[in-house]
Formats: sequence, structure tokens, C-alpha cells
Amino acid sequence: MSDALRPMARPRLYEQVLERLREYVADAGLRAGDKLPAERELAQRLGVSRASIKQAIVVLEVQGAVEVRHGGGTYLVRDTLDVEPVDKLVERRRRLPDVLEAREALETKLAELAAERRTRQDLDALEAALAYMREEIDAGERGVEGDRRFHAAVTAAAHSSLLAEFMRSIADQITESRTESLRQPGRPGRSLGQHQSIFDAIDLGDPRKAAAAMRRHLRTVAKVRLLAWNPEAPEDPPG
Amino acid sequence: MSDALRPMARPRLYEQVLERLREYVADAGLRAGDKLPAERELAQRLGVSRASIKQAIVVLEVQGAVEVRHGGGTYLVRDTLDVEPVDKLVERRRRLPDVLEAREALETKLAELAAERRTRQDLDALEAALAYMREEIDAGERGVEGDRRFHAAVTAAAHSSLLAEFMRSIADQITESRTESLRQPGRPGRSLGQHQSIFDAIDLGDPRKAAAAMRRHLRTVAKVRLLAWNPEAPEDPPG
DNA sequence: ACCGCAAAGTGGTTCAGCCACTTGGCCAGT
DNA sequence: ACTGGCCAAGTGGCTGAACCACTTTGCGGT
Repeated sequence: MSDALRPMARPRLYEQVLERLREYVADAGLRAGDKLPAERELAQRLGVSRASIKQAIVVLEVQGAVEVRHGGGTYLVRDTLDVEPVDKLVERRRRLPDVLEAREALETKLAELAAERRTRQDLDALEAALAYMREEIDAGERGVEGDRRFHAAVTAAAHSSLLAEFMRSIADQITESRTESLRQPGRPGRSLGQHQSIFDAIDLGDPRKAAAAMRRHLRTVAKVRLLAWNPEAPEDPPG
Repeated sequence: MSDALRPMARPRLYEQVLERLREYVADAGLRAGDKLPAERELAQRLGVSRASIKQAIVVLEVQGAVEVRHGGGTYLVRDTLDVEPVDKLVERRRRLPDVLEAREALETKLAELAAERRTRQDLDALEAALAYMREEIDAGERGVEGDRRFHAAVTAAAHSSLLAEFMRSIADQITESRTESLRQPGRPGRSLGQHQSIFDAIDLGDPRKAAAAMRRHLRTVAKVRLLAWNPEAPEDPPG
């Protein structure tokens, strides 16, 4: 599947409303405690239905940016409608280098922990992911799903819910980089080999070796990714 | 002020719908990728209007729990509709071992990046934090604030906004462990020495050395912490 | 067996309306 | 004057029907 043909971004009306409301609050200099215009007025002024206004307001309410009083109006909780930074992790697109750095930080530690804590089931899952990726490649595919499963299995084997959640929060961006990386000629096979090395270290229960193997793997991914991004970079293309 | 006289909780219909949907997904054993019933059907079965169903779904969409495809249905992103954990990081208390693992993962990478990217200003800030901690210790304090400033300076010097946000999301828990750790006799002085080593490596621009020094430092902290916590159980706690 | 296209299914949005709650002003009783 | 009851206006809560836009399905022709 080409990444270019994934579903296009589809704008939701309530998202545009959200934008406008944030703009308005900023421009009008509204502060915490100030009252937002009535829903009916907002609907008329923005030229949308009250239902769409309400969807946007529900979002703001859930995000704690606004307090809605039945019959009394809607009020700002803070001096802005912008989301708290931590909440934005999920929705905001990240610069790829940042993501790759974060991924290396998290996954090397995950590999290390996995080597220490893996259970029989964890090892089975890792082998299954390995086998799946091998099948994909034999079938002439790029092994995207197998790659995903392997890294997910490593994450699971580490048994650290906090690290797992950090991984989840950048999962989308990792998916992007994975697709890019495996598009390179010869990459799927090489990637599979590196996965095997990581698995061996985890199987042996050798944390340092596992961390090192994972680090090597991710640096390969990062390098390819950079080249794929910027074809005219002074570096030589991989063999 | 008595707590009893605060504004009464006012139930919103979409919140009840949210509850019911979460129940349903759990009871029906729906998994990631499964399709939710159509909005019209949900509205009929729950006995509410489609608008209320939609408000709930918008919330789930914003929380990243669900993917809505125009004309194609609404799908689970994970095996549950529960809130994205990253959002809850701030409010939910974490098991310390998890936090220390995450901290090691993040901060070793931060130290590495700091050694590569530090500017003159970054080095100045690091030295200032070092000096501050030294003064605190000379004054007979434990150097808690100096410790915090040093690690903050390292984080800043790494110039990675994503990693910085991850650090922020566990800042509270780190504060706890810091206080515990520095309570140990002789710890402040030793900690200061380790900070000096980290600084030297960053100053020299040696990423591997910086990462190693940081890892050593954090493992010391973790060890002390574990002892202070539960002297007789080397095993990992139940999860 | 394949392709194309129409029908059915599903989400997106609107509109008009009614209900529930809050607020503020007016008025009668104290 | 102060209190409490009352009413009207303003505002959010929710509904039902309707139409549009997009996806999926499957029938019919080639």
C-alpha cells in the first residue's frame, strides 16, 4: 500500500469552529472568567448550525478549557482556549528527528527491559512477529506489518506501562517513518536480520546486547529516513 | 469554605452516552479495528438523539480513541474507549519503578543530545546549576533545587521538544524521587560529583561519555530509592 | 471473470422547536 | 428597607426530520 494513497485529511466543521473560537478569544483579549458569546449568536456569526457550535464547545469542555452553565452561559477557565501541552502530544504532528530521538531513547530501554523480563509468551509473540515479517517479505511485500508487530512485541515484553504509553503517544509518527524506511531497496531483508539479532539477545536474556542491537537497528532506520527525505544530501545512498 | 456548597454536579447526556459506549465496548469484547454500531442505531438503542451520540463520538475522536470515516463507519483505535493514558499522566500517580525506567531512558538520551548540541548559553546554565547546588550543600541543605535545575538544564541543552515534554509529564514523580534520594546521608555530595562528571562530558562534547555518566548517576538514584522504599523485596511489584 | 454503476448504508450538517435552568427586575408582604 | 414570590428574557440541553457527501455492496452487462 502506498502511503500517498491513504485517506486524505477530512476537515470536520467543529474543528474549524474550534480554530475560530481560539482566534476570537485571543484577538478579543478574553481572560479567565469571561463569558463566551451565546451559542445562537456564535452560530449566526460563524454561519454554521448550533449543533456544530455545540460539538466544538463539548470538546473545549472535555479539555477543561471552558465551563458551561446550563442557562447561564459558557465561561473561560483560563486566559486561552489552547489545550494543555501534554494533551497536544496526541494530536500535534511532530518533527521527525524529534520522534526518532525519542524512539531511540525509549526503545533501547525497552529492549533492555525485555531481555530481563520476557516471559515464555513474550518470546512466542516475538517469534511470531519475526515469522510474519519473513512471510511478508517472501511474498514480495515490504514487511510493514511484521515490523510493527515485532516492535509492539518488544514493547509488551518490557512490561513497563509508562514507557509503553510514551511509545503509544508517538505511534502514528513511527508508522510514518517505518513506511518510509522499508520502501528502500533491500531494507526489509536487512531489517529482518536486525530484528533477529534483537530477538536473540532478548531470548538469551542479555540486556546490554539487546539494547545495543536495538540501537543499531534504529540508527539504520534513522539514517535511511534522512536520505529518503533529502535526496540531494551530500551522503551516499545505501548499497 | 465548606465543600458541600460548591456547585452541584450537572450530568450531561453525552457523558452518560460515553459511559454506556465504554461499557458496551468492554462487554462486547470489541478490539482495535472493530466497528462501532451506526450512529442511528446507537441513538435508537440508547433512546437519545443522534446529536447527543455525535457529541460523545466527537469526544472520543478528540481523545484519539476512535476513528470516524465519513460514510464508512466509526472504528476503535485501541481495545478500549478509555481515555488516552498520556492525558492522564498528570493526574494519575505512577508506580515509581516505571518512572525511574522512563527517566533513565529519556535522560541518557538527553545527555547524549546535550553533548552534541549544547550552546554557550546551555553550558552557562549547567555551570550555574552546579554552582547553585554546591552552595546549597555548603549551607547544609540537601541540594534539591540545585539538582532540579541541573537536570532541567540538561533537558534544555538537548534541544528536543518531544523528549522535553515527556520529561515534563513525569516531572512531579521525579520530584518525589529526588527528595527521597537526597535525604540519604552523604548523597548530596556524591550527586554533585556525578553532576560534575555529566557536565564535563557535555562540555567536552562527548555524547557517549555523557550518556554513560548520566546512566551511572540515575542508577545510583534508583538504587537508593529502591532501598528507601522496600528494603526486602528485590522483585518487581505486581502489575 | 471482470467492470461499471446504482442502491443501500453511514457519517456530516442543518433547521426549527421545545424543554430546563439562570438571571434580573418587579411587586407584595413583613 | 428587607425578604420572598413571581414572571419574563436569555441561554444551554436535547430532539426529530431532513438533506447532503462519501463508502460499501452487489447486481447486471460485457
